[in-house]
Amino acid sequence: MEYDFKAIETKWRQHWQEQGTYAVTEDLQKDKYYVLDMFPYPSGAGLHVGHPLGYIASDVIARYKRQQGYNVLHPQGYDSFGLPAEQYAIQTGQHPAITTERNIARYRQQLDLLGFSYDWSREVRTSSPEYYRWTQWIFARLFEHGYDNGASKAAPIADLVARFAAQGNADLNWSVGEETLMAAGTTLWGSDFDGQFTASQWNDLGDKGQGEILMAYRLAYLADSEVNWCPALGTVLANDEVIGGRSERGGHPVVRKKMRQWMMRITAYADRLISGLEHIDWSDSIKEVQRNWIGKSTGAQLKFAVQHHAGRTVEVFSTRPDTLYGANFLVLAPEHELVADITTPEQKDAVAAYQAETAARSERERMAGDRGVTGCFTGGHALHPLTGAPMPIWIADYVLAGYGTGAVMAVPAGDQRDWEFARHFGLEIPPIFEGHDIESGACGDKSAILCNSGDWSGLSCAEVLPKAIAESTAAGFAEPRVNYRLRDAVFSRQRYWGEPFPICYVDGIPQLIEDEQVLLPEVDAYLPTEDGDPPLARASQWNISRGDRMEFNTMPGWAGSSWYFLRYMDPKNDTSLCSREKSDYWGQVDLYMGGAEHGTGHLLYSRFWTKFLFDLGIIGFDEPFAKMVNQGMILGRSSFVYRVEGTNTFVTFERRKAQRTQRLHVDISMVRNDILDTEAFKAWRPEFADAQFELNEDGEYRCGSEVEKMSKSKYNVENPDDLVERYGADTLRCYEMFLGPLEQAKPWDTQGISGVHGFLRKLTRLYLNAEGQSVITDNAPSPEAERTLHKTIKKVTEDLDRLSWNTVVSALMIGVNELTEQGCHERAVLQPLAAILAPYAPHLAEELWSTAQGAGSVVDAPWPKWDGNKLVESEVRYPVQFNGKVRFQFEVAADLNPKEVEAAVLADPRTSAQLEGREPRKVIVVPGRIINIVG
RNA sequence: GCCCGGAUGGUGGAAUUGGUAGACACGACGGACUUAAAAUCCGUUGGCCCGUAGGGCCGUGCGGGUUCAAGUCCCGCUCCGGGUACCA
Repeated sequence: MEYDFKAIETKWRQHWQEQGTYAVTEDLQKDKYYVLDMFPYPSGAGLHVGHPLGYIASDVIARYKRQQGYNVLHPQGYDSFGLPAEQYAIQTGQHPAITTERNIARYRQQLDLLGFSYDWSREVRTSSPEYYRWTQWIFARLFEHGYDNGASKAAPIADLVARFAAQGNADLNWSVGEETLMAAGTTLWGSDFDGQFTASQWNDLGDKGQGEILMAYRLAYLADSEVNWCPALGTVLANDEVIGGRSERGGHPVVRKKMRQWMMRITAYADRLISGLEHIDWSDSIKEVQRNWIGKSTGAQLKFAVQHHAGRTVEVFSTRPDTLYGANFLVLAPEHELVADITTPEQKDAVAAYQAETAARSERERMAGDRGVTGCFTGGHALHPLTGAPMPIWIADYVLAGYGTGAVMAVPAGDQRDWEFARHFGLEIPPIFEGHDIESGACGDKSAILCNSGDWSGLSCAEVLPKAIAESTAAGFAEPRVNYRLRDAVFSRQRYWGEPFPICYVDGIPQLIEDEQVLLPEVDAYLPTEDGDPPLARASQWNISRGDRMEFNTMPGWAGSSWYFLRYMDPKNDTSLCSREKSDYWGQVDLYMGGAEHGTGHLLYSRFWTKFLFDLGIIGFDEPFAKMVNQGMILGRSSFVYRVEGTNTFVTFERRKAQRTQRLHVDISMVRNDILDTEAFKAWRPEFADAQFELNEDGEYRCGSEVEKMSKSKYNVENPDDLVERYGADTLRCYEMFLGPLEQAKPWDTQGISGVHGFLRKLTRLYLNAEGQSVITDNAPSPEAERTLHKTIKKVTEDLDRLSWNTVVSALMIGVNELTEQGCHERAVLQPLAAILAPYAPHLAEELWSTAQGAGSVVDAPWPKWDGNKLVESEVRYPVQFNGKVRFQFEVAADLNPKEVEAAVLADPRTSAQLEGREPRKVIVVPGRIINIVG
């Protein structure tokens, strides 16, 4: 056998492992290149063919860069804290660490089969204490820092303490949790607290009071907030873990609930998270997702005095204060705190009924929204700040409590929702746009000219907007405001299998524990206590137990994954998370490969933590991933059988419509070229043991098929292990790349793999005969073979540089086809050929490299350079077009200039035959490409 | 609704700055080898038309446009996939 892939792959895998081929160290003499895969959560199901797609693509680049002389960091690890292992633990009592360990072993086994160039000595696991020690450390720094908006960076809480002692919080420009501050302030100093406190007020507080005030400034803080509570999972979830009112994992219902939780003040970084997108090379769609998620909008916060309630105001946020003259009512969120105070006795019952109705409608229903217009008048009025006109105050559920101030000024002429609301309740719609028909709907056009708007009449909205903000601010009822949709992230999970917080409570105030690591304690069950405390409350034996009690929550899944790319640089360091020296050398990830589904979670949080660590000077860059590529999903091809209803008879695809049939998924392992192995099907499940079949004319049972998501339940999962067994890892690697553009979703079709396998075999025959002996010669290669080689090197190099993985395989196939035809067996061609094959088929390339007596390992074989001179041909063949249609091919010496080519082609008899006596009006010669004769 | 992708043979796809559309594979069909099958090898393979060589017409979701030349650029649609939403 000339291509014994099993022997070859086993041999070289072992060789690489013994030689430590893939271990890398910092080498200041060389330029670095950092290629990273999003590390996997090791699930119990193992890998299917979709998972390695990105790993193969990044491995190709890692190997290519290494051959180009870069010092390549290409690590892998495991995001090993997470819910599935814990759910399994709840069901079976098996410790999640054991399940996780087993799953990791299985992953590793599967990954090893594929010949990746990972430096496994740098492996990290987020669940190992040596790793999460540093996750805890970062949390502690976030707890000890706040955000100084003036300096646009994180700053120590200790600085704040000194400042408060000296001058209170006057003129402080730090990010602050206003609700937390107001709640603490009013408790400590009474209900007239306005957000400002003096040095003496501060100094009179005890530790407890000061601790409560400081919570409003910390980047990691405790707060009572509305959170997404998922009863089925028994935990809170971050916004990005909730999709359409249900949990991302498991699809369980999620409700809003007020709870005291650890939070992350990611909102402090909102602006930098947006502006940072400009400097990173990510897909536009992911950047857009992040921009939308952060949702920056610029405008003004306006105060409306409430009629008959002296001193009380409603604050609204508006991006369009230029339309202020068109505002004729206010709408508050039903939960707005002012509602109770302003509702008149006559409206009390109606308002209470509406609030109850809104609360009863779950979050999900509100989102799914058959969005009928609903609302209720409170009976109260605000006063228009410019005209003094009374404006009725309504409540309605289209105003969200969580966004802005939870209140809007309604401008029915300028906002479609306000317009619909006004229409529905018969409210007036004051016209403020010249020439706009108010019956047709609202006008959102910023170039519209205002009318009925005092001094602003006659000007365009765009012109008035800055004026409106400035004048309203000067008049004292407004101030410029930038608002974000982004909310602070909940950082607590009421679960067991996560990082324990390095926190204990003394007198209800959280204290950091840093002199010794807090380890995840053992518990007797992975369930909440009878009192509803999280599982950690069951722990009787903590390695450290201090204060009144320990923190019972654990950190969310994204904690460990927010900084793991740094740990790979210095995985064993036990004095810091990563030495500055090493992070300065390896720097940003140059190529990050992973799914696009993490756009609002992992990819945002890791950017946030990176910026924080940058602020602290721990690292020297503030974006983690300089370039990212998102691989598309691989879809499965499902097969179906058709059972006649109420029987155990199965009809072949062609005859399925003759009777009433039921379509059932059938395991694709029993189907080949759509033909079912009926015996295997009978043996599949007991209920099919006595199945009858109605076959087609060829006496076969043909299955139906459909392309859909690859999943166990659809029996369409293709397992990489089986394919490696049948064709070898090199074939699988090439084939996954050959399927099509990496970013696109594409169906998996195993039938095509034989073509790629055949290519590798054909390639092998250039080097070895049927007996496995070398047929390589030291003769000088033919000019044709050299041209083929250099053409292929050029194409492969250029395609890899533009990350066009799929076309590289085609280019190699073309090269091998040509060399086979040419009967090429020369070392001078076959050595470089093995070198450019190496990123795709490393095992075979290593074997052939050694056959061709290449020096050392092909892994370090210098990347060949193409020689332009070898590509030059003496003749050029031009397609000749007449009026845009190709009529014949024209061979001409390559060194002619366009004028000479034109003269030559016009002299050709075929030209006069085409022209039939007409004079050519114009002749276009594109050198080396095409000739077009118009006439 | 909004945002982002996409649509090319029976299938996956190629065509990088506008320059021979369908490379490279799969599948299908025909042939060689074989008692037979598998494997392997060779040939044909976008559609239509005349045909002996060879040649003609049509063709990249649809309708327009720009250009000597359009899968590629512009305008207007259709369909499919993904994301997202009372965000003021």
